[in-house]
Amino acid sequence: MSTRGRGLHGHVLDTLGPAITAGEYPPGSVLRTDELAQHFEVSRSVMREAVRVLESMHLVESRRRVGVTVRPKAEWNVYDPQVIRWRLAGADRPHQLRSLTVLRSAIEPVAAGLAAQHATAEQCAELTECALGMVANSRGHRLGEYLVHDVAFHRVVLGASGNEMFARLGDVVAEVLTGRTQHEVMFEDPDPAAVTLHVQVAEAVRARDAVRAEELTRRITMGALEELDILAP
Amino acid sequence: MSTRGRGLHGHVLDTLGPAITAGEYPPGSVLRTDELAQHFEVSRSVMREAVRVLESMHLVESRRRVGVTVRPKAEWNVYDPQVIRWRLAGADRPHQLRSLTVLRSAIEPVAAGLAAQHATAEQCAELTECALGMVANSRGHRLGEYLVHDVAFHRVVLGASGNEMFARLGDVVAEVLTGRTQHEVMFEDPDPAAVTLHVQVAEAVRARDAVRAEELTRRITMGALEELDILAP
DNA sequence: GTGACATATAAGTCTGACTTTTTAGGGCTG
DNA sequence: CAGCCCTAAAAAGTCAGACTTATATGTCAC
Repeated sequence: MSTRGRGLHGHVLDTLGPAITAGEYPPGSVLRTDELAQHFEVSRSVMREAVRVLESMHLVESRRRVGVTVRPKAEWNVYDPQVIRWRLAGADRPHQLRSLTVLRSAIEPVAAGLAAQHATAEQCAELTECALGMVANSRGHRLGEYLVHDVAFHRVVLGASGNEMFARLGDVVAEVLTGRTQHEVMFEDPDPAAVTLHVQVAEAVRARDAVRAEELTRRITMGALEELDILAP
Repeated sequence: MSTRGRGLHGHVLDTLGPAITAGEYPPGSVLRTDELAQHFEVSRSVMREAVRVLESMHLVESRRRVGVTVRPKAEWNVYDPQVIRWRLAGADRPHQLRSLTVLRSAIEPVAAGLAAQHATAEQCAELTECALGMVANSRGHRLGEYLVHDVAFHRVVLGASGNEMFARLGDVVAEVLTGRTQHEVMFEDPDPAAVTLHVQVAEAVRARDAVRAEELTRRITMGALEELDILAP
């Protein structure tokens, strides 16, 4: 999934990207295209394409007579899904997870409010279906199935908001939720209160109750934040 | 500013990027690298680098024996600052402006609340300075100077939130605010109520009153939304 | 110390030849 | 006619080498 066989330059990126985002090359470090090409055993053309991509992510800057310098973290395109994935796979994963969860807590309630106003009948049905799927898998250590419906639920809400900026955060939320289940301690069944809240959000959206949908979703994201505080205080 | 002389491939991007985001090549359109290279009068290497960048933005997909196909709008990396700039410069500028303003209305209040908790003394001072600058230039058609302080104000708030995802939206907010002043009808002096709200936010942050800072900022962004509704209902 | 100038360096560009993957179509067989 | 395989073509992908350009830095004269 992460490594789509998109050629040699993709392979180079899969190694260089994580290395840079992990801080292996501190900001200001200077790399040389030729050396990198040799190290990865690819031609300069391929290496240049990889550098161009890193440059478009604002991870590095390429200047004549100097080389490829690593930019400070504050300038990175941290919304690039690829960058998010690299960072979530790296050392500052906890920090990144917190940033993204705070982002969720700002976005999702507003998105749910908008969804209550703009969701189509089909989207309402999908939402209910997802919520029911969560209920059905909330007991008996069926975490995998539960996760699928949880991710789908939030994706539908973000999509139904009618705002493309919100909709594009579906992947980010998916990464966060998946990460929580796979990497963090998640032995027990999900919090029953959270499951109930999802069902109620689905109801509120169907009932066109924007205020209620927003408030309920706020409780969901607040819960996610508290969960983080417990795991990594 | 937009055209940083970053070589030939940059020039190609400055033409091709806006063309694609403007929908000039509808989703599914197939381009051929060689033809593009001829058209832009650059070598294939340069053209390939440009295509790689567009690919990393999820604007296009390159496949063997097929060509470079334009991806559907829903898959674009709409948070990429470059993509945002291209779209703001294009035909669906109003739609884009609305999406971003809704995004602001979700993010900035939360960011202001966090800023009240985490802002350093220096950031509090900057905030006050910006607010005063806005007051000083709120009358007498000094829109340019007003804008500078307005942009700086929101940038400081987002930065002081301590959340890197929020902080990186500073550029986006700057684009929106700048665009509002430069392109939309903005003959009159800014709304005095808005100016007052900014001053009060600065006070609330300095007083560590998170709830108040959030509520006041919510009013600011609500005002921005209403302003949009008036201009483009 | 300051300025102009020369030099070395690394990115940038171009070209042509070659490889690999994948689609489309033709021809074979049932 | 349907189905299948197999060939051939098309376009991206890769590589190597030569050349250009910008620029940081050191040198020298003043």
